[in-house]
Amino acid sequence: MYLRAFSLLKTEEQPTISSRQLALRLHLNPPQIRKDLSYFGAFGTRGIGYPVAATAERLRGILKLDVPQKAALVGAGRLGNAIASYPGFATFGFEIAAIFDNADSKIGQTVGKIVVEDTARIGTIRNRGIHLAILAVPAEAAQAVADKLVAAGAKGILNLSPCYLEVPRRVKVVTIDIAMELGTLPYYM
Amino acid sequence: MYLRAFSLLKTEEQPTISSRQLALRLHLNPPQIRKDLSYFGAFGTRGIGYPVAATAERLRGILKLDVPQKAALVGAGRLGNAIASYPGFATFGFEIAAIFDNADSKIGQTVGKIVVEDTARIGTIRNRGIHLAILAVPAEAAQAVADKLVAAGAKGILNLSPCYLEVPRRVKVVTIDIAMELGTLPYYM
DNA sequence: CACTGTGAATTCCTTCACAGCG
DNA sequence: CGCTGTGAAGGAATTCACAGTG
Repeated sequence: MYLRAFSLLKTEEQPTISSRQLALRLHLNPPQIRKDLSYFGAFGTRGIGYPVAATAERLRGILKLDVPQKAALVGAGRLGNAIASYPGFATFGFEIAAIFDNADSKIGQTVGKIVVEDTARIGTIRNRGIHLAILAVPAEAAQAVADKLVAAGAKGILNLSPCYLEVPRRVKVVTIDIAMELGTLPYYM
Repeated sequence: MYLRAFSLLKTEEQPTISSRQLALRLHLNPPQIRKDLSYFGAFGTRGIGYPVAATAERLRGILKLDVPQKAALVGAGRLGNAIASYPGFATFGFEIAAIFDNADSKIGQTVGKIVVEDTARIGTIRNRGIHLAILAVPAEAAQAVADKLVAAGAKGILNLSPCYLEVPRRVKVVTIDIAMELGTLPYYM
């Protein structure tokens, strides 16, 4: 979240920002920001604030986003297509390096500039420097695909289906369920 | 999250579930589940566990999801199309009741069974019983659309663009940034 | 007997207040 | 003088341990 904020500030060409200014934008309070950043060392200059460009770079390094990260996208349906064309990944240094699908009608087609491959070829990601995967397949297929990805050496999976994936401890999974997030809203209304 | 879990268990026709069994599936620990559910009253039967169907219905009531909720989708691009066709909303009782876009090429076209309307018509949601909106527009346009939605009486907004929306306190916003979630993974790898 | 519901203990996170520095 | 960095205080969430119940 902080990396995204500092990246955006960089494009606005603001050289520094104080914890108070940043707190207003992120809807946090200033001590929270100072405490969070201080966990990873001293970022700011007393009397001035945080240098935008330098802080962005340091956060990138901490998050291991300073080297471009390749990700595989599994599922070339409507959601997969939307993700493949999403410009926001660049902010975090991600590149969709491969797209897989199991439908004959999709395999061989191009999405953006990438040729869709058969899911049977997921095993090839190990030798292609891909350790991250985005799962955009129906919930029923998610676990089977996750198993293939784990076997192929994936270390991180972003799961976009509403189900819990069973993976070895060494693999990190983040699940996003859009319907569930929407489901939190009526309670507050 | 609990509602999703209990809804899924219902389709598996399991009549009851204990906090221990549920903890294994959700990767939580049993006291956490008991404490969470107890905040809203007694759900379970001692010696047995939680009745699946009844608990799902009670959670639905608490979350105000027992009456069907209409949502407006703004943005009929690739992401909007993916969302319009996503089957997961039914679990939470949501129905996409209107779709808006500002591109002439999209207006009048149908997505699923819904005719895309001009964003200029967002004001009509007030009289159509729509209080929820899903924002699937580019980040640059998000704030302007949010303003229109708020003016039209929207009470909850699910924002899928990587930006902070300024809205009155009475409006609840949930933001999902897929790229940011992906950005958390390399740190753990 | 198995499991829930819940006060108490613990741990974690947030906020405060101010020393210290550019 | 303004703002960071940080120990200390305060508050919130989690976990424990067990009484209570079908």
